Amino acid sequence: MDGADTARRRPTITDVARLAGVSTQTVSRYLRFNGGLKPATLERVEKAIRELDYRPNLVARSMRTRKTGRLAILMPAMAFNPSRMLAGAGATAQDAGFFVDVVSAGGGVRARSDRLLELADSGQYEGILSLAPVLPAVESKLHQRTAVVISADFDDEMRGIGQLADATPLMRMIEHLAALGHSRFLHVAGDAQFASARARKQSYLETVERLGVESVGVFDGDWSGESGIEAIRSLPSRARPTAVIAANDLVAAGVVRGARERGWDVPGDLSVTGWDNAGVGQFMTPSLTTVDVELEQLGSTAMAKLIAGLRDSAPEMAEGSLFRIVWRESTAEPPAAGRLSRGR
Amino acid sequence: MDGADTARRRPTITDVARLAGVSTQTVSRYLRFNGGLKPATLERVEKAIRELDYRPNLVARSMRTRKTGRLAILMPAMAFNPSRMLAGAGATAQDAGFFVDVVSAGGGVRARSDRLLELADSGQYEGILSLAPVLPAVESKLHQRTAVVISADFDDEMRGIGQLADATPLMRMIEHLAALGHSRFLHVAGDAQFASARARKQSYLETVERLGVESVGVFDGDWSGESGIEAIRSLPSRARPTAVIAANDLVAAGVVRGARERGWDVPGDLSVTGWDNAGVGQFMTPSLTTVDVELEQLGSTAMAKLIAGLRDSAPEMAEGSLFRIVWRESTAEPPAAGRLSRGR
DNA sequence: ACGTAAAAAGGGATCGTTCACTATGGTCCT
DNA sequence: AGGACCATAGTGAACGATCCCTTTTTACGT
Repeated sequence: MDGADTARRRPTITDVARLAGVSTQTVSRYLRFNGGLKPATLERVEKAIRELDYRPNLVARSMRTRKTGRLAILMPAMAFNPSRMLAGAGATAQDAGFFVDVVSAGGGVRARSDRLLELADSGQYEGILSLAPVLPAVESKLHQRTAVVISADFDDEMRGIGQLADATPLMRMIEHLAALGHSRFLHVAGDAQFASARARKQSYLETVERLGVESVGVFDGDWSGESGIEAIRSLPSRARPTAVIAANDLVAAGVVRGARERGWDVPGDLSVTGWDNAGVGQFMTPSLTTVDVELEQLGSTAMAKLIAGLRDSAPEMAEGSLFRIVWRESTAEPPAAGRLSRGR
Repeated sequence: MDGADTARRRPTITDVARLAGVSTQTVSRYLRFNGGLKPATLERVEKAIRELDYRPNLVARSMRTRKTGRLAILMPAMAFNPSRMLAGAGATAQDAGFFVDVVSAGGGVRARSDRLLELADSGQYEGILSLAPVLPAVESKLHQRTAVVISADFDDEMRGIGQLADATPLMRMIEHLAALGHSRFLHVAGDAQFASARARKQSYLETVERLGVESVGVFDGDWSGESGIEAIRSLPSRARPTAVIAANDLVAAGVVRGARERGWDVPGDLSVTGWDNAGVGQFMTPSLTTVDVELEQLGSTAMAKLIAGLRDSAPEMAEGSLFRIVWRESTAEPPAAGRLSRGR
C-alpha cells in the first residue's frame, strides 16, 4: 500500500532560513507572531515558506515548548452508534501499539478534505483512516507525504476497503422476499456521495434484474427519514410496490410512516426493510426488518488494513460475514391479489 | 480549576539513570526491549523507575524516532449522534488553537478510568475532557500531574459541568402533562451510573411531589429499550399510570411497545415522553414526544470550560437554554374516566 | 556627524530520547 | 598466550523547533 514514497525529506525551519537568507530564529519569530520583522525580511521568509511548502514540525515544537496543543476526549463506548466502529478500530490499533485519536471533522466534503490534508501534513500521524468520503483530488496531494490513508467508505477512485460497501445482504433480502411471492419492489437509496449507498443501489438493480422481478424504480434519497416519506408520497397509486428496500433504518421508518399516511398497512400491504439495526427499530410497531452490521469487526478490519499498509505486510482478514439479516414484523408475505387495503 | 499544581517536574530518563547509577542509554535500552542488561543492572533500573514513577516522554521519543505511534480517525459529522457533541467541542477547541483527539475508551468504568490515567500521564495532552463517568478515585491520582479533567457527566464528587445533567425540561414536561389532566405518573430511569440519569430521576421525584400528583413509582432501568418494556410488564394492572416519563427515546420506544403488548393505546390510554430526539422517533407511530438537546452547544460549552480552566480564566457561558421540548403524537390528554381501553 | 536607544536579526543552548559508535571486560578457541 | 568474539555499558551527536541573550542595524534627536 505505497509507503515507500517518502521521496523528499520534509523541509525544516533551517531549510527555510537558508533559502530566505536569514537565521532560523527569524523564521521562528515569523511563525509565532507576525511581528518584529522588517517588511522586506518578512516577505523573503514568506516566499521561502511558500516555495518549500514548509510546515512546522509540531512534535519538535511541543518538545521545546512543553505544550502539545492537544486535548483528548474520552468517548463513552456506550449505546452510541459510531463508537461501535471506533471501538473496534481502536482496539486493533492499540494491540498493534498505536495510539488512536479520533478527530471529528464537521462541515462538508470540502472542509473534511482540507482537514484531512492538514492532519496528514501535521506530521503527527503515521496513518489516517477516514470513515467519511473525501474529495478524490486529495489523494494526489497526499502522495508526496508520508501518511497513508485508507477509508471504509471512500470515493471509488480511492483505495476503499469495500467491506462497508458490501451489499450482499441486500441481495439476500430481495431473494427471500421474492421467494415469499413479492414481485414489485422499490428502493429508496442513500446519499450517493457514500460508496455504501451506491453499492446498495447497484446491488438492488442487479438483483431485481437477475430475479426478473419488477422494480417500480429507485428513489434517490439522502439517508433521512424524510426521504423515506417522500419516496412513498411521490408514488403514483397505480405503481404500488409490495416491498420497499430502504437504504437504512431511518429511511425505512420514514417509509413506514409514509405508507401509513396513504392508508397502506405494513406489513399487510407493504413489506419494508432497513439497514443498520438501529436500536429503536426493534421496538417500533411494526418492528423493523433490518441488517445488523458488525461495526466493531468492521472498524477493526479497516484498522488492520491500515496498519498492514504501514508495515508493508498483508492484513489478517477476519473470516465470516459481518452482516446478519434480522427478520422482524415489517416484512411478510405480499398481500393476496385483491386483498390489498384500498389506500390512496 | 487547579492547574497551578505542577509542583514536581516530571522525572526524565536522566534522573532515572542517575538514581540507578547507569547511563541514560542503558535506561533507554531497558525501556525499548527488556534485554541485554545484566540482571543486577536491570533490577537497579527497574527500582529507579518505580521509585521516581518515571514514564518516558512520548513527545521526545517521537521527536527522535520520527514516529508518533498515533493514528487519526476522521469521524463523519453525519447523522451520527454523539458526533454532534464532538463537533461542537472540536470547533471550540480549534478556535482556541488546540488539536482535538477523540480517544474512545471501551469497556467498563474501571477500564475507562485506567485509560484516562494513562492518557493523563502520557504527557501528550494538556487537558482531558471525559464525556463518560469515571471512578471518583481517579481524581486524587490525577492531582499530582498536569492534566486538567472536566466532565459533562461525571460522578458527583467530580467537577461536572452540570448542563448535561440539567433535567428542568423533564420538570416542564410533567407540569404540562399535569395541566392536561394527567395524575398518575411513572418514571423509567436510566443507568444510575450516569449523573444525567440520576438528575432526571431526582427531578421527576421532586416535581411529582411538588405538584402533588401521584407517582406509580420509578423503574430503575439502564437506558435500554428492554428496560422500557420490562417497566410496563412489571406493572400490576391496578396501578396503571396515565403518563410515563422515560429516561430516553429508546426506553420510550420500549414503553410504547410494552403498552401495546398489554393492549393499552398510546396516547389514548397512556402518554409517553422520551429524551434525546433520536432520529427515528419522529417517524414512529405514534411519533415520540421528546427533548431535543443542543449537543453541539453542549460540547462546545464543556470544551470552553476545560480551556478556561487551563488558562485560569472564566469561561464564556452560552446563554439560552440548550433544551427544547418537542411535543408529538405520543402525548395527549389522559383518558376520560371509564374510557380506558380494557387492556391487561 | 555623533551618541543613544529601540528595533531587527543572529548564536548557541536546550527540551528528553534514541541512534551509531566506541570502550570495556570476560570467555573461548586455536 | 594471543586474538577473535560476545555481552554489557557508555559517549556524543542528532531530531527540529524555541528561548534567552547578545550583536548588529536602523531611527532619531541634538
